[in-house]
Amino acid sequence: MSAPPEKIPQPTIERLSAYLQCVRLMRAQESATASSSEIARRTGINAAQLRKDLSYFGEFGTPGLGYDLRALEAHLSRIMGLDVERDVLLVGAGNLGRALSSYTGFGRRGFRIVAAFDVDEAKVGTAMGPVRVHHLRELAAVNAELGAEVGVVAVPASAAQVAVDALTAVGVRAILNFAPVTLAARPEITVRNVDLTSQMEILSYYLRST
Amino acid sequence: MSAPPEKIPQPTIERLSAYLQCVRLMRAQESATASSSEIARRTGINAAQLRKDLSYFGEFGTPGLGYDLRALEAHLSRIMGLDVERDVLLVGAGNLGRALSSYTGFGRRGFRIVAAFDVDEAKVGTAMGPVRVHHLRELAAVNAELGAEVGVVAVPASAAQVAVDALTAVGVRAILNFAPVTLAARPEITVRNVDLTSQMEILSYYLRST
DNA sequence: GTGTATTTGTGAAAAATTTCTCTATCTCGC
DNA sequence: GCGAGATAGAGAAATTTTTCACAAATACAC
Repeated sequence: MSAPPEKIPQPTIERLSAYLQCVRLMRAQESATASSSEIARRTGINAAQLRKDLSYFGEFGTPGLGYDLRALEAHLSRIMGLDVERDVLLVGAGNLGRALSSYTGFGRRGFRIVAAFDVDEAKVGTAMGPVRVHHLRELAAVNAELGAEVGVVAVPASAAQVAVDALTAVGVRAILNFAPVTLAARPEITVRNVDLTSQMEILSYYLRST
Repeated sequence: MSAPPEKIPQPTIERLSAYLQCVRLMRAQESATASSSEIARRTGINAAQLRKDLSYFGEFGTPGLGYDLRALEAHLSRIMGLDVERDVLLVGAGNLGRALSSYTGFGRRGFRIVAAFDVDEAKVGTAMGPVRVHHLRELAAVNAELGAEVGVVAVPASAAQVAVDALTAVGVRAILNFAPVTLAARPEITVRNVDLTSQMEILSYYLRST
């Protein structure tokens, strides 16, 4: 019943988040149920795809009616592991780190930035959003108490691998990397890259044939 | 010769940017040539994949030797349309918008933020990074002169569709969207979503079975 | 020059993912 | 309750993407 996930396609996981976002929005707009085709229309994802994606985890819909949005949100949240709060360590107190530490979107979804780190002594001790900046060398000591398992890397490319190594050494298992480099990490560590320059370059490709 | 691209797989385009990043790095490290397997090792992408990806656009390697990194960088840059400077319009002067306007990574790759916009009168007229913040209603007037074709949306979800509509109305053809919503746009407009919360949720999925 | 070791480019095979299609199921109005 | 209409779930087909494997081409040592 609680869907023991076998082998779930990677693209499916990435879409689940989009479904969840859509479901939250529709709920906020006072809808109680929605059909797969309605969610498909709103997310731009094929309806059969949505049904197949969900079917990996169980049966959540009702023929003739569609999906109960409240229940679907709960299911998706549980599937994604969003039913627990996650503490997050932020490495990098530059412009991007500052923006991320003030970003309320994370907190609203159960991700709480609990500490920030940098190697720049001038930044150590300053406040950044709701947290104080520690020196990176204090990472182990700080996380010994916190036990956070999620890290965000918002440092220059040249410092990113050091940051990743430091995070993984203190027990972090999942990392969101904003540095424009391919990082090395043990296979059991999940790293997701959010490379803004790369995204721009991809956009550029679609503009090229001007 | 200049590789008339037929039908290029979407995943290929996204990898090209990774190859380019790797090539730039190796060049900075004084390498002159590299084999597909060396680039593969560094990017974590399969060597056959790399060769196949490149083969869509031409023949850039030398059997027995590998790829000349200088030439490959030039080819990849041209393929991605990075051989021209692009002006970028930024909508949203909040924390994220501020961080993006100060981000030097874009400029280094030929993306120049030329104007910023917001609907908050308190922000209009202030400086943000190298540009001044205009009211969103001035978008048409400002871009009539600039003619920018790339937009960045860094506004709350509730304002994102308005921002996109405004941008597309003034001729923008490619948009980098940071708002956590699925946006509607004509099919000839390229929209790439960089949804930080979604990325966190995907990370969360891989942490769930704790 | 010649021979051996590399490495590319690519057709074919394999794997993964998406889409189609249809059946069983459920809703809802009457 | 009954029947018409709607929709989920899922096997099968289609499509897309990745990987394999090898011939052809080149480099480089001697």
